[in-house]
Amino acid sequence: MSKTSNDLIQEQLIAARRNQILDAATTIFAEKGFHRATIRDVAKAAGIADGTIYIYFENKTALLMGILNRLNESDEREASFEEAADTDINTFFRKYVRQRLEVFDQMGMNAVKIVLSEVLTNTDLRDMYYQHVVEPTFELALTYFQKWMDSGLIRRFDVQMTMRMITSMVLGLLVLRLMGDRTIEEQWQKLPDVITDMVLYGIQGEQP
Amino acid sequence: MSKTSNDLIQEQLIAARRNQILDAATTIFAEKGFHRATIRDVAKAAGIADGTIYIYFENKTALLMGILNRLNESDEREASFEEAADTDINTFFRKYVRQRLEVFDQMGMNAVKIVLSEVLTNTDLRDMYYQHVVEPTFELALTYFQKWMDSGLIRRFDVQMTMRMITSMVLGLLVLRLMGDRTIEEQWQKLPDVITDMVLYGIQGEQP
Amino acid sequence: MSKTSNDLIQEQLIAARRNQILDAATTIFAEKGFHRATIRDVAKAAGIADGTIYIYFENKTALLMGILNRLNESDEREASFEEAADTDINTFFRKYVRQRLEVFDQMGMNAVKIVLSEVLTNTDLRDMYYQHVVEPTFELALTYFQKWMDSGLIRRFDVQMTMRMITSMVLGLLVLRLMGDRTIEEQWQKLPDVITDMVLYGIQGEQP
Amino acid sequence: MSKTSNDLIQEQLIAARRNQILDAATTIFAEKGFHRATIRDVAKAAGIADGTIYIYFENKTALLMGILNRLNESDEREASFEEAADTDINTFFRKYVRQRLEVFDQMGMNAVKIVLSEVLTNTDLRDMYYQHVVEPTFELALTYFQKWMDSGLIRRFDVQMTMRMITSMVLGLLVLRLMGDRTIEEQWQKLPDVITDMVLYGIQGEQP
DNA sequence: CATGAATGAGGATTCATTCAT
DNA sequence: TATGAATGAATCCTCATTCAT
Repeated sequence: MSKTSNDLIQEQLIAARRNQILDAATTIFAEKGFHRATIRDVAKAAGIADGTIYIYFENKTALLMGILNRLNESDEREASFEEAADTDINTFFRKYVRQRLEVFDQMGMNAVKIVLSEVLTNTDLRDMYYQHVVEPTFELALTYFQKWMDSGLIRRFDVQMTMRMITSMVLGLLVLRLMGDRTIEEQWQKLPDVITDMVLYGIQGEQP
Repeated sequence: MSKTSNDLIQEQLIAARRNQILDAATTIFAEKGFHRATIRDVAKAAGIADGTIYIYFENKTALLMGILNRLNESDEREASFEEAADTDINTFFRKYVRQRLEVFDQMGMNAVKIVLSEVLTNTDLRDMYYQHVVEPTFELALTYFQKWMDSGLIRRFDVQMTMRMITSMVLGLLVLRLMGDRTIEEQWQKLPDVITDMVLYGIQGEQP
Repeated sequence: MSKTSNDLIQEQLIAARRNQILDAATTIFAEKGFHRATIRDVAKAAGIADGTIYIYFENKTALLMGILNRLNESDEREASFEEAADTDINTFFRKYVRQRLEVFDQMGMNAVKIVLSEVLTNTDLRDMYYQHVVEPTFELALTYFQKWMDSGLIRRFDVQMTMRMITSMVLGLLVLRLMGDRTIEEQWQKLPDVITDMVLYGIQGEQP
Repeated sequence: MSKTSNDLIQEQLIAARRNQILDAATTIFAEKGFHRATIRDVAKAAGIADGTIYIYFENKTALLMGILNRLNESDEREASFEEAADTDINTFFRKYVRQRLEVFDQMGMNAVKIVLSEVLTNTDLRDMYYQHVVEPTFELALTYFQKWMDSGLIRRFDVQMTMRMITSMVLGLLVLRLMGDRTIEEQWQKLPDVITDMVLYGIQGEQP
């Protein structure tokens, strides 16, 4: 067997083990909170020994970062609006919101819950998250909004704030769901529609 | 001095001391996060001894609950929309958002940050918060929306979800600001206007 | 009112307050054990404030000593065998045991329980107790035994050990009762008789 | 190496470590008393870290229970009177007392001191001790006494109380020794003889 | 690599004691 | 004297991290 092949297998094994640990950590952290959860809890959930975790992660915080990174990756993997951009705004929004929600659903709300909770009190994580996740999103969105506004498809307004309001709506709904709101959980599938409707026409505007 | 008078002074002293401690706790918890902050940190910030805290609060968690309760109280104090209800929707929204944001400003974002962060991972706190803060808000709002819809001032839609979307927008903007978004912080004063605009007409609708 | 009279009243007030506190301490210490009981527990039981205790006793240990001293005093008050010495041995023993048990009954088993428990692990208290209570008892008893042995009323044996065995029997029965032995508690009144019987004739000897 | 063999070694290691800790605890608790002794004291005496104790014992109280249990075990190991029962009463008593004292000697008076002291103020421990140690002893003794009484070897009396008096004598001598009585300590070896003598014939009866 | 026993720093909490009122 | 709020040293216990096997 060639060295390269061996290395590849090694890498895959390591990646697999890392994922196994992160899966366990995600479950446990979401359940008990990052601080209340112990390494032993995570190890037990992963079916390995305490010490083994430290072979794959430098320390407890590195687990958190690992969870955040996986979140970023799946985020990026989905964030391809290129094809959608050509269609009409209505379709675009529906698609955008659906994609965004799917990321959450896939990763499980759990990862989001953990990161969100820590992001609020951990300065390092906050900056990292904001720069890697929030800002890129805004930058991407900015180009679309500008184009639509220039071509008169939407009326003129403060783009920066509008973008943030729309993002916030999705984010807020997520938080509300994580806080245990049953209604939102049950209507989760309808969000792309109702959000698009709201964003495009408001509560007074006419429905086409 | 009468017993009653003595008791009153006593009560005020106790309340003052409790507030002094909660102020310190709010600052420290917001800075370091609830779990990373120590009782000693809080005591030092309050300028008292560690043990003194335990005269006024049963344990560290009780400090958290104390912060949450003060948030509730100031929330309730402001939550009088009665006068506003008679005016037009546009004015109502502007007023509603302004009041809601003022609460946050007064209490300091700090209290919100702490509670929000813990609410996501602490089941007890979550239930308490949802029942005491979120649900009452929705119930109140429900009556207004129903009235407006019935009188044709706004178009027909899923009230429960719409309410949640609007609340979520405010909540999400708050989270985004707590995550360090400079734009939102700078435009904070304009929120009542831009939110109202968005909620009423959407991004496509006509501005009156 | 004369100074002397005033002083006397003062003294009595102080003594009364000290006793009030010692009564409470005895109850509480017996209930929870010296170490598990807090000064606050004692103060509450005495119906006074924490700080007041420190006006009458230097510290928590002084309460223990106070209890021990009251035990000694009531012990000494009762320890007058003079009249009994002239009667026959049988009557003497019955009387001796009865007196000894009465002390315990009056003081309440509680004081004994507390002192005994602490005496086993507190060196200072141990020495104090042994010198003030145990040794004097043995010295007194020694004279009687010697007299009886010389006059042939009892057979010759190791006086020191015999005295200790008899004392130990009473002490042991007390401990067993404090440990919750129901039989001993119920038969407590009969102890003077059965002990005397046992000590004089053993289990094989003839009863007169 | 087979699993079974591994497990066995593991068990022995754990048992050894537990004993090491209990030995240290016994020494320290006897010296300072259970409450005055700190976990750090015990750890230092055992030559291990504080935290290690908590791997083998749930908490400080569990150490106490561990000491009590070892006492019970060595008690049970010695408590085989079967062979002795066939011989004459005189021999039986000598043997019985000797065995009982040997247990104390082996375990070290220390364990007894600790347990006795706590037994007086700790309700849980008291009940546990009484049921596991005291009652079984009485029940066993009861059968012998009944047999002897029925066969006329000893005179008739209240068996329950007599048993308790004899037990109490041993217990009391133990307490007296723990309280620092030099005489009893020096004559400890003679106890089987003098106690038997006393129990069988009393102080007036004839010696055979 | 995997393990899990051992470590010991760190932190919440208690409570004897003091002292201003 | 009496009070009880305030103090802060003391202590139990937890748990992230290390390392010998």
